Amino acid sequence: MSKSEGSVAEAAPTSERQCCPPIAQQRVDAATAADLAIAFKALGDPVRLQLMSMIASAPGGEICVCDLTPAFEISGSTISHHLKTLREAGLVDARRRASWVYYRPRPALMRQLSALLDPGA
Amino acid sequence: MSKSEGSVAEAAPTSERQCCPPIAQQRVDAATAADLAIAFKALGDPVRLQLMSMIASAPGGEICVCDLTPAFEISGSTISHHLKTLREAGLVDARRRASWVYYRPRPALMRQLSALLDPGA
DNA sequence: CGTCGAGCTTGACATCTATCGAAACCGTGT
DNA sequence: ACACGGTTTCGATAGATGTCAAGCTCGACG
Repeated sequence: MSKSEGSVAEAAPTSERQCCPPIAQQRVDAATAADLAIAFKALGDPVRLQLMSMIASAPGGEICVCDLTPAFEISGSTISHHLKTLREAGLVDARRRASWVYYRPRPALMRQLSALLDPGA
Repeated sequence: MSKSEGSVAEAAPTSERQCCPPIAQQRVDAATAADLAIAFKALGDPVRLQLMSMIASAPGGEICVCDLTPAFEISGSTISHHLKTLREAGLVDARRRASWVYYRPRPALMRQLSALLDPGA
């Protein structure tokens, strides 16, 4: 299974599901829950949540792995593994430039999750 | 370690952390990430996400466990275990009335998570 | 006071996950 | 062509997690 280019986002879980109303307003069905739980699970690790915040708040909209790795005590391969999880969840996108790989956020899913948790009034 | 009453919310992870700016605007520090990752992890299971949505969208602001359990194929003890996870994450609150236990959402944390993921503009 | 039903807790088990080191991969520069 | 540094993948392992069955607790109601 070779993935040739770096800009492809490994595809969000199933199909791009429509943006759902907040859970405070309407129940999510099982399929949607299974879908979105993948994204929440990806954020459910301290390292990944920090990685996500570093990527999302990166000035210029992107950040190099070489700037992410030294911020943690864990090995580079583990960082890479966490980044893959975020990628597969559809939360970030990776792109190679020269020798370095840059990550950028995917605001669409972030917005969807944010809207989902909005308690409304 | 006995917890005697049902209305206490098992306490949010550490202390009630201040509402943080969106991750798109500022990095979260390790302690905050560890804290909030617990909540995201709690939502990172399809069953729990559905439970959360059923609780958050319950008319009257609360819902009986007896209305939650039959919506799934899994055993009651597993439902109870998932509800405990949501409780310990600070996402829901349980209260016993007569023979039944009712769950209600805790909007504060939901709002915090929602704001955290807001990509802003 | 004894029993019944609704939920919770405990113990056990199979699966998943976070982590590491080693090896492979892929541009760059010599 | 070769070696180098950054990143990912692979294989292995300890620990966490989802699930169930069985036992327990707490009110309600005879």
